[in-house]
Amino acid sequence: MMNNSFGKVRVRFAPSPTGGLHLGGVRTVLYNYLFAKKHGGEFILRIEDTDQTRFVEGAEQYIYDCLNWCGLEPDESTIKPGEYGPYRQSERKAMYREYAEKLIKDGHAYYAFDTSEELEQMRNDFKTEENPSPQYDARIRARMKNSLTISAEEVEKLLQAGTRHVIRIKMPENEIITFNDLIHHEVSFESNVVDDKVLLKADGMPTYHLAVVVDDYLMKITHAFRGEEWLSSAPVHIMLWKYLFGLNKMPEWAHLPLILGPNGKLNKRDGAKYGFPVYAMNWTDPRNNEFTEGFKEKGFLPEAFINLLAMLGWNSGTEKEIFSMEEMIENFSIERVHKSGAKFDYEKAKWFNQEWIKISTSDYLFPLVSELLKNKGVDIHDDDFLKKIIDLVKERCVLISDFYEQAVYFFQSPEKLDLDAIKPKWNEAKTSFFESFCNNINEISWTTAEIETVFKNLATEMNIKPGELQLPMRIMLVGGKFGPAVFEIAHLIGKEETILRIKNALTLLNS
RNA sequence: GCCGCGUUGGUCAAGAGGUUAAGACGCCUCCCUUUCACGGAGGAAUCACGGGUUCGAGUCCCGUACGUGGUACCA
Repeated sequence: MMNNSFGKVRVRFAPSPTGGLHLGGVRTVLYNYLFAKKHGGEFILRIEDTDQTRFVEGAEQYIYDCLNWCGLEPDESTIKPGEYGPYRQSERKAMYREYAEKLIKDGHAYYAFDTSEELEQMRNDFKTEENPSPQYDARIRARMKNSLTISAEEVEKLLQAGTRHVIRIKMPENEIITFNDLIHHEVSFESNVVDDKVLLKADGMPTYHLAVVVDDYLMKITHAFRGEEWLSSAPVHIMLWKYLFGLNKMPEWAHLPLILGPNGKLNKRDGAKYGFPVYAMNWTDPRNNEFTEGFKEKGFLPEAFINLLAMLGWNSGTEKEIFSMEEMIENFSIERVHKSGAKFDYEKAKWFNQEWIKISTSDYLFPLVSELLKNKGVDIHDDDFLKKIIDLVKERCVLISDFYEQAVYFFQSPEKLDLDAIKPKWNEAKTSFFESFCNNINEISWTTAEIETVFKNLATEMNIKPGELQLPMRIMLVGGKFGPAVFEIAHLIGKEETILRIKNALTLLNS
């Protein structure tokens, strides 16, 4: 599949700037990117903004932000033009008409003057029980108003008059259209069931069908990867390639399996419903202020996000699951991408994140945790101290946001103490133990080992099992039943603070 | 409805005719730890169903069922 007749590998991701970038979109980018990098090729970002009615302010910038966060930077794009620009389809408008006209000249396309009302009428008139959605196909086109049914003079007249019209492809009859897909292998369609898709819209903009083919050709794309939702329209693209540039110039296709939600197709509603993010980053639709949560803000590391996406539909064939970008590039192969859709499992996604937090250094995690704590009003006076804390608690964090709960008590007294956990077994002896303990630790040198020794000696002396005292001590210092070793915590928060927290807890317990 | 694509445990999946059908997540049991987490040991699938082909099929073929995508002057 290293099709070197194409020369340098060039792939593209071509999103429409209409809203958030979801899991499936990012994974499409990822596979494109991995493939390009693996083969020393280039990854191009092309903005498919041919539908002006769906333009959304900020959506294009948002895509760049997401790709940037994910570490999937395009080699060529609207903000980093190469020699195949422009990279925004609306700016290439003039090019498409030329190709559409060429198709007409060669008899592979035609002008259609039907109004949307007429089309609706047609769909209604020809609707039957067996065929609820009639297509503009060989049978129907003969009964519609187009350059195939009206005279050349009349067509010319209509065009001169500036009559609104579209250009449609003329699909061949009784042909089997077959092509090879890198993932699905041979796929074929009967040309009769494919309708005469609009190629050039009345506003002069191309539809996706014309635009992909023309741009992939002009941008020298060698491998075209896209979601499986495009598979059904592939025959249109194949025909356009055949008519316009020749099948031998056509890129290799790969239709990526879909990522599914808990019940069927994954959509942004699933996220809200099941409590997991669907977009790469937070997105608020400027049209209606609808908010959709992103993986970044949820507390995912980009490494983990990319990693989990890679494994959703691809497998190296080994037992390895944690891959860095470099490792993915090295191991990726499009043949090992699965055919079937994969259901997204948030539990597994979180596991990937936890694994990545575990293997990340405190230096790497520091800015993220630092920002988190600062936003929550925690005063970080000492960076090295925070880094030490990060190393101590990171294996307890699944999301970056967990660092707040896991680390905050190192900086301030816990707001709430889970006294219910110790109250039932609380007694006078324990109170006096902790009172004595506060006195005893006053004079010692403040090391973890020393604190523990004093604690245990006193317990033995007072004939209480140290184990029965450790949980109370933990609750006093941390607030709850979690966190690293208690004596380590005491050591880190300091003698004064330790005594203060114990005494506070004591008054609460005895009131 | 029609067309396309798909179908190995709850989920992600390995498996390219002959294996006791890997592994991971989640779940459960136990060990470690008198916290939580980490770590460690263990438990739970006959491969959607039905026919073939074959000495032998999860692996090949055909049906059926189910899922999913398309069926727009949206991408």
